[in-house]
Amino acid sequence: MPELPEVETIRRQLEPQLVGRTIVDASAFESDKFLPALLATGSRIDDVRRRGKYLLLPIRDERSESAGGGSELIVHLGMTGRLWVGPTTDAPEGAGHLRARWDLDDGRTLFFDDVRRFGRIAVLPAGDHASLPTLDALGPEPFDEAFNPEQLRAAVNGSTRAIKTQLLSQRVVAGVGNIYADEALFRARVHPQQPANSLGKAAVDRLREAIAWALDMGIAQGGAKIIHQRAYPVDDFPAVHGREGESCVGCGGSVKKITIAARGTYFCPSCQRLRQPKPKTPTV
DNA sequence: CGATTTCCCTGGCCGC
DNA sequence: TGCGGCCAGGGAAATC
Repeated sequence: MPELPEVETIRRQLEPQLVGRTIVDASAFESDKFLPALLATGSRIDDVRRRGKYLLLPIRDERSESAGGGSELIVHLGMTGRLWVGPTTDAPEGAGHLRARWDLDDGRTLFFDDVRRFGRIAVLPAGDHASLPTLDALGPEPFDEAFNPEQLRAAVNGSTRAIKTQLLSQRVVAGVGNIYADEALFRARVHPQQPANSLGKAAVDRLREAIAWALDMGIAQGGAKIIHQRAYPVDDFPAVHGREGESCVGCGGSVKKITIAARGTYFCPSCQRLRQPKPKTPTV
């Protein structure tokens, strides 16, 4: 379940290995989700960027060079996607579900393995994300100035949905997945089912800070998955996610699990109370 | 048109 | 030990 911190970690690993390389050959699993990988053949990788959970690799070939605009190789890891550069064209043994491979001009190969096939690959004209609606409507990066209290309040204001559902939509802020949504809401002491438009100013401010904090910590640790594999607990993180029945690190109460938007949702009912919205326009 | 539900996938886990 | 059944979950499509 790569979320923003995991994707950023992967981006940092790939960048020095891919920038400047030309893709000399490619192959892909027979599926519309992965076949676009072939379209990158013959192109040079100019950069390795990230937006939310999407990896964006600007690429260019002779044709696009003369035409002026480049393309982007876009990779989403879905639930189980893994992306790495191998020293040769031989895939290591652990790669049991290869969905795409790009052979590079230095003899190495970029592999994409994805057990559940929730991942996706696209090659599109640079900036043309119309065919990827979530990317097209992606909210600001959590560490960008554009992700500020005013923006979050405005984004949250227009919806009656549960705040967690809003966070997972990627439109309010980019890159928050199930784990970090739970952790940010816990830190901000906001109930995951609180209607988005009923959050007070203070709660919105806490939530904004908590989202940035959680994702930043995730990056610092190299991704929640890696944290999960380490001796537990590490800095009480994750504090609630995956800890049903354990005692809350804040109050000692019991962590509960519910389902929101078909996602397992962990929270502390006493630290994160559902609050009645203040009526904004008093009805006489 | 916004919100909700369904679907895509397969390894892992549970119970018998 | 083997096996059926069910769950997880990001994002897009279908449906409400």
